Amino acid sequence: MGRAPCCDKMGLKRGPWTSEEDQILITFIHRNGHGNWRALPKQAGLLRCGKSCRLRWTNYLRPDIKRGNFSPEEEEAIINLHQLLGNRWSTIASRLPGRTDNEIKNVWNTHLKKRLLRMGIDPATHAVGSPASHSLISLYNSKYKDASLAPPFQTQPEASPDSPTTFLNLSDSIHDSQDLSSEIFSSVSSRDSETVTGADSGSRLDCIDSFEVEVDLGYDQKPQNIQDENPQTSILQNQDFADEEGWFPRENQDASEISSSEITWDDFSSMDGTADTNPQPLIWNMDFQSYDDDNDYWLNILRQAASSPTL
DNA sequence: AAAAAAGCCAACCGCGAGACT
DNA sequence: AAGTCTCGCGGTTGGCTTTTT
Repeated sequence: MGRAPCCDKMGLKRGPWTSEEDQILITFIHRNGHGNWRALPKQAGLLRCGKSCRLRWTNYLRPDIKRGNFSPEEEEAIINLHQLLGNRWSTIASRLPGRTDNEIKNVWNTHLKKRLLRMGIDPATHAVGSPASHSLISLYNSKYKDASLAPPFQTQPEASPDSPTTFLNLSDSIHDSQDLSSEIFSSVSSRDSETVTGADSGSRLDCIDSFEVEVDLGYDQKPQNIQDENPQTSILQNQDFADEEGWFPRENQDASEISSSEITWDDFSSMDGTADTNPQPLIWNMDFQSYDDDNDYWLNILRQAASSPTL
């Protein structure tokens, strides 16, 4: 096992490829394939090293490459995959059709990593530190600071008829598990279906201006199958649940009313088989309406915040 | 309007691993 | 068995573009 000698740079061109070079490479590969990259440039008449040709082809000229910006879904997938796989860009790319490892690496380094950092999330470990969790609480508080309506952020929200919609009760949701399957909301309370609006208040959440989440708890309904409702529906897990009478320990819930067999578990949970345990039974439906493109992303962040052990 | 800073991304570099001789 | 070759990967760079001052 030895190292390949560095290709002879004498007389070989470097730097950006011209359209003429691209065309030569495309034409040659279409006619002959690329069995031997080292020999290819000479055969094709290109003054490039084989490595450069291979890179140009795999990262740019390949016909199956998807150009253009990454969709929010793709970005979320990258974040989730990076959490599972780390900097294994080629493996991540293999799960994102049409995207190259180089492209994904660039997107991560220029956008996604910074976004997570702004959230107080360590991009290397994806651990949610207290800054992010606190930011979410700040967000909650800022929503109500001028309305004089907000119950203070509390660990066990009341469900009194007079209380307004409450926000994600993050502090009640902290637990130690690092398992992906537990990266879910622990508790949500609401009197009814309402829209919760979060606004930027100078916190670490400044990468978006605002977001809206509709929380539909459907007090009068039995828990329903998530898949029937909305593919984006999240799974809730908690020891407690509420109805108009207040909060109840989860064990009081009739298990027969809970359907978990067809829960749509997020893609990431099955990516590497580490989270293929049965999801916790559904207690409530929670519908997230896509008011903006960041919604899915925020949904994921909130999930992770709910699993933070550091709040 | 100009300069500086920041962002972006294609391309390069060096290394490890497997195939080949 | 050992040396050589090729490929693919992840990290880094450099130059162009955009934004900010």
